[in-house]
Amino acid sequence: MIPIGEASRRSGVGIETIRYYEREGIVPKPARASNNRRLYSAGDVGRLRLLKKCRALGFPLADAKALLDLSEEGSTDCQSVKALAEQHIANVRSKIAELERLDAALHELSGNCDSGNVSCPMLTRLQDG
Amino acid sequence: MIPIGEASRRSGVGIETIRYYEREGIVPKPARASNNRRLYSAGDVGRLRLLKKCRALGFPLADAKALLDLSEEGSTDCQSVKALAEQHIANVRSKIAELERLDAALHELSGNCDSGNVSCPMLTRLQDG
DNA sequence: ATACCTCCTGTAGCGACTACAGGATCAAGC
DNA sequence: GCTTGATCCTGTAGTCGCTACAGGAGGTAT
Repeated sequence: MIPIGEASRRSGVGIETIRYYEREGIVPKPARASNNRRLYSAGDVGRLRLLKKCRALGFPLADAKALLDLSEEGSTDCQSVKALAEQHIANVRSKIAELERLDAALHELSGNCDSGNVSCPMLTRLQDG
Repeated sequence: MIPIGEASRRSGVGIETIRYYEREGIVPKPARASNNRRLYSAGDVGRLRLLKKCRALGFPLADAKALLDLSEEGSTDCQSVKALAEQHIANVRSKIAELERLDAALHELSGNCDSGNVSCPMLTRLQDG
């Protein structure tokens, strides 16, 4: 059983974030030493590591918790995991599409901007459009 | 001079958002009628419309304010506009790259997920990796 | 008079942390 | 035993850009 700083180092999850996950009920409350300090098991660290990977994949925290819960069941319900993943993939793709739309619009608008212009064509078009 | 609801309709910016912009100093405080209600000029509406377009292009509010301020100057400093736009374009592109990385990783991870699996390969790999 | 609409101020919530403040406890060296 | 510095504790506030109330005042139409 290790203290929170060590759990943070081993999982890559920040100390404040670990306490935040505990407050929010994402991870179970850890054991406490007699001096009231938190004590983490290898399983606790494993949970934090899984959370970290889910977050790095962009899953919202609620989904990350759902995946964590699924991983606790022995059954590891593949259907539910796949559903969460595909929903998330769809979100990611729609964000990409939106950003590409922005990229094109920005490129087009700023294209005529050059030093020496009397009035900025980008601002002019934004004001008039 | 029109009341806030009409300014909201003409600019497409929500009433609460207009008041928020005022609180945050993004737009100047409008005139007030004798009954303390806000009164907006055509210029005020134009500012809101420009803000709306900048936000729709994904500029952070601080940048949108900067663009608004630039548009108020007669000079309309094209260099500054271009700098803001290019910085923002770079941000957008790095977000796209990051999301495409996630998309590929998610696709790869969930690819082996199918009904009938005893243990979910995605979860297994997230736990072990 | 009634009902309804618009407006006012002020505050709290979203997501997912992050950054303190202000204190308690611990480990190591002298 | 004393000091220093690291680590830990709780609790609160800040980030971004809104959005959604609560609770009230004022305006308009019947």
